[in-house]
Amino acid sequence: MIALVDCNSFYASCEQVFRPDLKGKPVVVLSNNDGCIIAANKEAKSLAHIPMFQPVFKIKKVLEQNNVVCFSSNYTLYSDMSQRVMNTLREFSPLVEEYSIDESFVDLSGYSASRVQELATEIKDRVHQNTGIPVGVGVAKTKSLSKLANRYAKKEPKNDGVYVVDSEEKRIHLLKKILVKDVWGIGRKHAVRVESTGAITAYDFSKLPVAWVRKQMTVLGERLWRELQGETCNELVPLPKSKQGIGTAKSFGYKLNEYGLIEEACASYVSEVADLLRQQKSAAGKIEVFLATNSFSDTDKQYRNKVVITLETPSSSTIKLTKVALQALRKIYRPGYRYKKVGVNLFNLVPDNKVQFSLFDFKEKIECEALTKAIDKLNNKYGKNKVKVATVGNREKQWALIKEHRSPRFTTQWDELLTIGKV
DNA sequence: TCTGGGGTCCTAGGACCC
DNA sequence: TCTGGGGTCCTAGGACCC
Repeated sequence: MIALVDCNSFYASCEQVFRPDLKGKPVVVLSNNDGCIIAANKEAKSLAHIPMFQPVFKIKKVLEQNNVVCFSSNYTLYSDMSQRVMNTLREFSPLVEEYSIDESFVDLSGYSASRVQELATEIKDRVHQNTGIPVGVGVAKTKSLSKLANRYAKKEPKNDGVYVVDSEEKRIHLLKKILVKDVWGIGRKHAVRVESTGAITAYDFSKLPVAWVRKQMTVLGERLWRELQGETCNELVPLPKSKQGIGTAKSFGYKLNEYGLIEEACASYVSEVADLLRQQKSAAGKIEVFLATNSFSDTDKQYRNKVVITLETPSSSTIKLTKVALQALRKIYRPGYRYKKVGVNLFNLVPDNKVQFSLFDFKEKIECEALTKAIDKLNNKYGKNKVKVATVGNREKQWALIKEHRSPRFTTQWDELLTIGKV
């Protein structure tokens, strides 16, 4: 059996752990630039007109009228809380697949069938006790079924956040309770196609001819169809897959046309992704830089372009990667536009220790590596980004994301620790 | 004024090779 | 009349996920 453990409105819950005064009050978390809503607790959801991914400016009034508490996203806090949740899950099983920041598949095959029902409740309670985060638990034979079980666990109040599919009757019952459009793996487009056959529930979908499913929804649809019957097609993958690419692309807090500022943002993103690259002990063979205006604007002149540069030798050095990225940026920058976003992606990742060098590159690598190491060391000691490549500059305020409502990074920064009583 | 960001997987089609 | 067939690699686009 496989359990799918999913945190309830995770980002909002993280904020509430450190703000017990907000218990029972509506809370939402905003995306980068405080642009739109990416998480809402159940109190906020129950207020009408707070759909997810709504731009904040469109519903500002509703938020104010209902005294909804808004937080800017604080990923440092959320990733740390996520790790605490995952560590608790590992107390139950050695095989845990971290599917996303707020959910995991947990292999329960080591437990007897009769124990699973009470075990599921135990998981829910212990995560809450250890971390303060409420979770839902769905258990079934396959990943797809446990995902549906989890949904049903939360949707139906009498389940109290836990649903275990341990019989054929319960499997059928579950499938009949879930609508086609709510099935994991059926998105908007496929839902329309499936519904056009007259199917309404997941059960109806599971009764469609497999050949039709295969033709309309590719092999992914077929796997899903089989998993709903109880046949395993997606194995649990306990280790994080090493990433195929690392990238970042963020909107500026303001529209920019000054090349120097865009350059700063670009260089800063390079150092961000290069850090991640070194953490996973890889080097990148290709780097892509792209630049875009605001595609939502009806009045701004539109421009977007990208360029990919292949490095002679894969590299993980911030200095080398910055140099190449800025060459790329120079190629696509055109004056006269109001730019909204710049992005950097690293591809063709190879293990750091398998890189082949020409003699010339080798000399350069040794030099860059020593310098990069020294910088990493200083930053570890004195704080992130204290030492950086000169291009990054210090005008971050003029381009960086707007984060008006960020909460303190309670668990990862000494100077932002939660204090109790007067200091 | 203000509209997220980071991913995965699959398929089809083109270029190229023998 | 009839114009190979299989393989690889790459890219773009679609669909979905959190």
